[in-house]
Amino acid sequence: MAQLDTKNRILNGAEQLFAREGFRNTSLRALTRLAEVNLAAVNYHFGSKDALLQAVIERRLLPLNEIRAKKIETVIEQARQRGTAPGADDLLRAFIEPTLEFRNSSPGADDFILLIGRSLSEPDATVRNCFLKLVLPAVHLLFAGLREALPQLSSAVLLTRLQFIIGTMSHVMSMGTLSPLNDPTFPQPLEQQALIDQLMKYALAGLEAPE
Amino acid sequence: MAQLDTKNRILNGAEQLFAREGFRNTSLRALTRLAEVNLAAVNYHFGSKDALLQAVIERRLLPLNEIRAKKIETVIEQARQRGTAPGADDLLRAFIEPTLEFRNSSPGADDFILLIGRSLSEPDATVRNCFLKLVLPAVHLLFAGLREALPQLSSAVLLTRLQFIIGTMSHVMSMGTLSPLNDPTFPQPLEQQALIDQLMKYALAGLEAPE
DNA sequence: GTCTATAGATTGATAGAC
DNA sequence: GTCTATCAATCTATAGAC
Repeated sequence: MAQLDTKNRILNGAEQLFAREGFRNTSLRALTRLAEVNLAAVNYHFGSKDALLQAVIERRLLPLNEIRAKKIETVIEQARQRGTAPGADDLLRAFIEPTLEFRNSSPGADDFILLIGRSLSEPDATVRNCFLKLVLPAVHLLFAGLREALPQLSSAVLLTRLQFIIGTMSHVMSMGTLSPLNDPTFPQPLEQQALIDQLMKYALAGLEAPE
Repeated sequence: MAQLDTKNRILNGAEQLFAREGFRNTSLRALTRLAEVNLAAVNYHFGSKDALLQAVIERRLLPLNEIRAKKIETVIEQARQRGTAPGADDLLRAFIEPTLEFRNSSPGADDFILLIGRSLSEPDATVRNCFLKLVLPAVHLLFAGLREALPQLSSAVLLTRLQFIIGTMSHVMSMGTLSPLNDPTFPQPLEQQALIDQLMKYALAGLEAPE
């Protein structure tokens, strides 16, 4: 029991520091101090700092992928039963909404969203690949659904637009609801649900623009 | 003359390594080895690693900002002479096109675009602020122009959408023309000009979507 | 301006006592 | 499982010869 406590305290501390300070910029000393565990505990429980990163990402991303996959598959399945193509808006929402709402799902989830929002533009290949490997299947599924929803778009253009959407999402995730342009002359940023609504409108309009 | 050569060799090497490996993950040893200068030369010519980063960013970003500012101001000025509001598409193009075309403007510029594409989601505040400080005036100018172009949008929504666009741009810049989803089952990514055209269409549609 | 040599601090990982 | 102590490798920065 003390074992599980230690493991989880390390995972929680790592999630926070990896997200806020970066993976390479987080020392095991700073981490074990925050988690209030012994320095040697990280290597005892996880083997290495790299393996710890993988555990941090998997702990949250595997469940999130389950949720997204189930929602997307439901949209596709229901369309199939109606004998129509799935709606691009329903597909997009099935991918975007659970991701951004995940931020408020439990303590520390906001740090996790920050971490994966930063992962795609991470220079360190260890971090980037660890995240990409786990997220690709979900993107494949979404791409396949959108292919049916928007048959008028060429595959190359659809993929490009999906990339744009992923870029927008990454940015929103790595910025929180905060403005990166934190300047008093700018208006206040939107809060969570309004932000999701705006992102949906924005992404859908861009996705459905004539080619 | 040997002095200028050393300074520029350091700047070029730093640009490449900071972009590809990350700022904190680039050691002065690796940098001076690549640039074929002495280890002590960095501190002699720039004072510190942080100051070198600032020099790397300023060298390219100040000229790029000049170009963007001039283009945006021209769009606004011409609209004023016509007695109409500036077009959102012209304003967007004045900001997006020079930025992405900058990649092919000179050797090493592709690394610079990668570097600033990654800057916004950089966990290290030194890097992020160094970039933000220089890019904010250009964003302010664009925002002011769009405010006139799209008076039907509230300030908060317009700012949010502008953030989305910046997120999309960051993503495109940090991915190059390559697919982050580099998987043989995906179609080939678009090349440069087609990518810019698609980004323009996508961003404009999202920006002009009904609120 | 360029170099060698090194100070001084920090890192990930581990050996071995308990 | 947890701890202390420490290794070996890294880092930025600088002093001082040339």
